[in-house]
Amino acid sequence: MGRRGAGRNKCGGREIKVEKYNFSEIEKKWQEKWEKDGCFHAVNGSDKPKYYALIEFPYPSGQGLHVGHPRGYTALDIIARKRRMEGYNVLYPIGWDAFGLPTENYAIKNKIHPKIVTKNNVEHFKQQLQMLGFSFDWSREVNTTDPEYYKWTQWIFLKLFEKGLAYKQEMPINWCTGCKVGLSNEEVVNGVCERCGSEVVQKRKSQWMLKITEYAQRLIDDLDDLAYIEKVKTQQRNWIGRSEGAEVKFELSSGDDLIVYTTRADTLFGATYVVMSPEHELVQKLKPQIANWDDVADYMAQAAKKSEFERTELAKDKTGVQLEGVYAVNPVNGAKLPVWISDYVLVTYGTGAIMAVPAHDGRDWEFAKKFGLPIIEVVAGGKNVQEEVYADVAQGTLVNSGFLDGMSVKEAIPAMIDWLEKQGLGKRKVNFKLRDWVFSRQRYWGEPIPLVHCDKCGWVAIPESELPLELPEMKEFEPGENGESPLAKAHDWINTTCPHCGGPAQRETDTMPQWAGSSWYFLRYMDPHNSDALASKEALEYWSPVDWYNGGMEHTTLHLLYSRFWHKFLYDIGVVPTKEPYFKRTSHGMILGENNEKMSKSRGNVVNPDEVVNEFGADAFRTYEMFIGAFDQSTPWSQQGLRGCYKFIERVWNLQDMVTNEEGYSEALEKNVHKTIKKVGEDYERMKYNTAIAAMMSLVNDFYKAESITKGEFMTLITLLNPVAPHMTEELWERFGGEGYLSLAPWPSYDEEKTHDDEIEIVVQINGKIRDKMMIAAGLDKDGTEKAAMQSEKVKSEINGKTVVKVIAVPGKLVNIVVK
RNA sequence: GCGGAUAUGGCGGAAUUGGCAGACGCGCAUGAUUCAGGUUCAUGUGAGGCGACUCGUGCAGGUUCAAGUCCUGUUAUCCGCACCA
Repeated sequence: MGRRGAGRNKCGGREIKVEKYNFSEIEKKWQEKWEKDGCFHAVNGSDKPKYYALIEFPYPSGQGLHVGHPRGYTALDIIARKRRMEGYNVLYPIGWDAFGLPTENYAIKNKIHPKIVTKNNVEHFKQQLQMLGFSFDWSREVNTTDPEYYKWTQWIFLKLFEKGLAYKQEMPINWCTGCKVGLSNEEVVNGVCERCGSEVVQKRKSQWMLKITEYAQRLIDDLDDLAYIEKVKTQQRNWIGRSEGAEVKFELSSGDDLIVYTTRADTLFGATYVVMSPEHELVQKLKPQIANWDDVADYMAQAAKKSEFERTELAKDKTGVQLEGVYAVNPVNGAKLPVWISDYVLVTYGTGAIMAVPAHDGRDWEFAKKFGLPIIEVVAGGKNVQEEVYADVAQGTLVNSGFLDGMSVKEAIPAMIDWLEKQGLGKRKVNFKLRDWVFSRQRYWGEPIPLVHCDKCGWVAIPESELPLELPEMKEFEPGENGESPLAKAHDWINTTCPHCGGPAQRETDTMPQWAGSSWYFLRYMDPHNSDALASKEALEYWSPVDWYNGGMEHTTLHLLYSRFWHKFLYDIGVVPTKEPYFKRTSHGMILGENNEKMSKSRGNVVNPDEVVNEFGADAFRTYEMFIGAFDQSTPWSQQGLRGCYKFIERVWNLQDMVTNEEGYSEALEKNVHKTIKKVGEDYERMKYNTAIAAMMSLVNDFYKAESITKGEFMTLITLLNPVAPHMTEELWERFGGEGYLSLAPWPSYDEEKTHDDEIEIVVQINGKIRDKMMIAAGLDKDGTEKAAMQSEKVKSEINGKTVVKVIAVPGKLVNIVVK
């Protein structure tokens, strides 16, 4: 507390009788009362309609809460609180997504077990969240690192394995040549190891994969029925990236078939070379025919050093090598085309090989220009293709293309594919950008994968009765040598017997990625203490789906897609009752530092929530978080802006002196109150929190202009404000004799009639310029509005001597008179 | 390079469907209250002009009686990325 306003006893001319607003005392009082009475506990099996509001559970980092966290939490707290006031049985839960790399690295560095680190971080986070007064149901808290929780994460994995959706495949990992360990993408900075600075190369390792691609089409189709914000749907669709095209067979001089994928089959006559990715299996096979093998091998080695991320980042300048002594035959005209390898072609997409049509593809064009390859125009309509690529598919006519000549691109694509199919030279093919999910991590702090490897039986699931398979106790958490998991060193744990044949077997030492636990946590909240199932059938039936899920834009592709995939799988095997986990999904913008840059320790612009709450209180903090700007946009923090919100909270507190005993609304303020109820309610629903608060500020300003306000007016104001500033409003409710908890009191209603004014101001324009404003009766029709405008003296003098060409009257808005 | 967004006073931002640009807050100015002020209250505050007025939503065009909003082009910034053929 302290010096802010200490000693003040006057408020302008008006003396303030009420004592100074003591937020620290009042906030603590209500937080304790709410928890003691279980005000925010959701009830399973209630007759009330349910409402499930969800926020992305935090990763309890050592840095503690960031001012960005409470933005989304407050937003959905407002919705959860409003729903309770509207009579819903609300579930608004919280938990900890606690497995992960930072904890593990901290544990390695400080020789503390990650379990302890996690416990400390969770405690700190919990205390920080609790001081902000969120209406979480703390009795349902979950933690992904709790064996009772990850038992079910492992159980879901076993089901995926059982249904053939988990498989092993060789995949590249980042390999630090200095530390001799595998690294995550995050630990690779500019191609070198973040810790030791050594070169990082790609090393192949057998990894567990999940077949998310099998769900690609459904993950696109089922978006149609969901209330996600449009840009999230767009990003999901683009990430999955469905494309319709064709696979075309090119015969090589070696006799091998090279299959390429193209979405522009119409341009086949314009292909002037073909390109394989450096990893394409045919490259090795062609070795005997390749005259310049040394150059080729060299290029392949260079490409192997780069991660895919780097390849794309450094892709401005195209590189490649021709396979000398090899050529490909264009199936449509027999032309002999040179064969190249280049890392702009990815082995992971399509067939790992393309036909290059430089005239009509920007990347091919650049490559052709650099290496002096021919450019043949087959779609007319652009400029000279030697000077500029022409890739417009909406216009253009096929030329130099035999039977396609004269067709549009739209006609030519299916015509060419039909022809290829008839000749047996190609076929229609749908491709997705989406790739299968690499599910293995060579790390300690994750869920153990509950499989064993038996020389006789192969990979075998452990029996469900042995779940959870707990992490072995270890003292060293460093990654193992040769890119192995730290668990490879836990020899006692690894060696076991095969559940199938009883022979000797070894446990899988890789663990699951952090995404695993967060792919289903919202289900556990429905029935968090169930030891027989991830949640009971009844609980799943009652609470599914999540009604409103809010989180960061950075999770709109990976986490959101992974959890939708798992949910669809669980639906398929009859575990959950809905096809989709979340009905509505929204995203909030980032909160930046005062200097408009991302908040970070190194930039020194971090705002500590504890300090904010100590100085201004949770209510002012919450109010500012919502008032700071448009919810879905990133916006800089401002200490001054925060002070403005603190002032608003205090102004509401000081209104106490002005409140009379009268119930109901006074004639002077009635319309204003009704309008505000409508505006605030609607704005909360649309996540326009900043304008909702602005409307309440305006109402408070009007209250101050009045001599006094009725108790009815005051109680309505604090009810509207309660979801944003729950502590102070709850205190005021009690002081003025409100019944029970304000947090559970009914949401105010308004009379639509009373939100309309009797008289409104309209604007009179002449040739689009404002010339006059006037008050007219509300509800006046077009003719009446026009007549009223014509009465204006200003208008009369302005149009005097001119010809009125046209008059546009918009009832309730304006009249525009066009004169000549 | 691809995908997604954003651009409005000194600052954060507002403006259902095209219809008074700048609500609300900050900051600033003036005045009042106060022993005092990092307090509170009141009034004012886009720019230019004495003024009637004129100009003004990244930039350049266009559509319209009317454009921050719609269309075409363009620039800058931010986020994501797997050069997606």
